[in-house]
Amino acid sequence: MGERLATLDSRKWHYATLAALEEFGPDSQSGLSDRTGIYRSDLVATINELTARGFVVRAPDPADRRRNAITLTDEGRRHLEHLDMLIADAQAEFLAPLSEVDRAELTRILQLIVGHHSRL
Amino acid sequence: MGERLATLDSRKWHYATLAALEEFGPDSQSGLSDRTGIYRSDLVATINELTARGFVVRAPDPADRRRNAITLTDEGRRHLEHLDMLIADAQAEFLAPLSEVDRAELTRILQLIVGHHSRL
DNA sequence: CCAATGTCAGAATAACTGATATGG
DNA sequence: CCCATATCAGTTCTTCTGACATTG
Repeated sequence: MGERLATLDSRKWHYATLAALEEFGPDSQSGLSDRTGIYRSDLVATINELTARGFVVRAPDPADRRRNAITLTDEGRRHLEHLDMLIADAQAEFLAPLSEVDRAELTRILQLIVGHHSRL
Repeated sequence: MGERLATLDSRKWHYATLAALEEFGPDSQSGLSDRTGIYRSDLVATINELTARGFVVRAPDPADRRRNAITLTDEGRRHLEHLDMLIADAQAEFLAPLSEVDRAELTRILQLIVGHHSRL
């Protein structure tokens, strides 16, 4: 996945950030840090790069002036769609030997594991 | 797993090296590199550390003097057993929510994936 | 002469820590 | 006064590359 994302000059943190904004809407850098697992300090560079490419906008939050409100742009949404396609391709190759039933089984089992450990 | 191995001052390369020696017998560094995926250059340090702790022996190979023959010691075998226990513990925690049937399913599916990609 | 092996030095990257300035 | 946020500087760790000497 890292290699695939790199073909569009992106890395997993870029993807995680865009995906979080798409799923949960505008957020502060601190909030994005919590959602994505990326360190607050490293988010600074990630947001710098995403703003430089016009994928997100960083603006002071009027409600709490300590915060920056990070917002996904239309171009960012389009880029995210491209990344999603890359990832879908990679996943298709990776899971190639599995039947549909096997894929459903794998998903179910992995969700059991993730669910168990996120409840701690 | 990294955290667990660290409790016995070990890392995944130490484990991989010891396990490969246990499974396939004495080998050159180049051969170990192929088996474990660790770079030739990094194997040097790994073997240094394992010899310093008495877990392996490094001796010139008389049959081909470019090579070093790396051999597992009794102490190395004991250490590997301890590492195996750590890993079994970690795996038990990680897979805690899965039934026996689920575990067998997961193993089967992962083997399908690994088998498919190793045949390329 | 070319290829394989082990070794070394160092680059590139990602993950992580700590300090600081500002605002709530 | 204390806590949260964003930023910056820098450490650590791992992965990876390239060069070199020795031997087959």
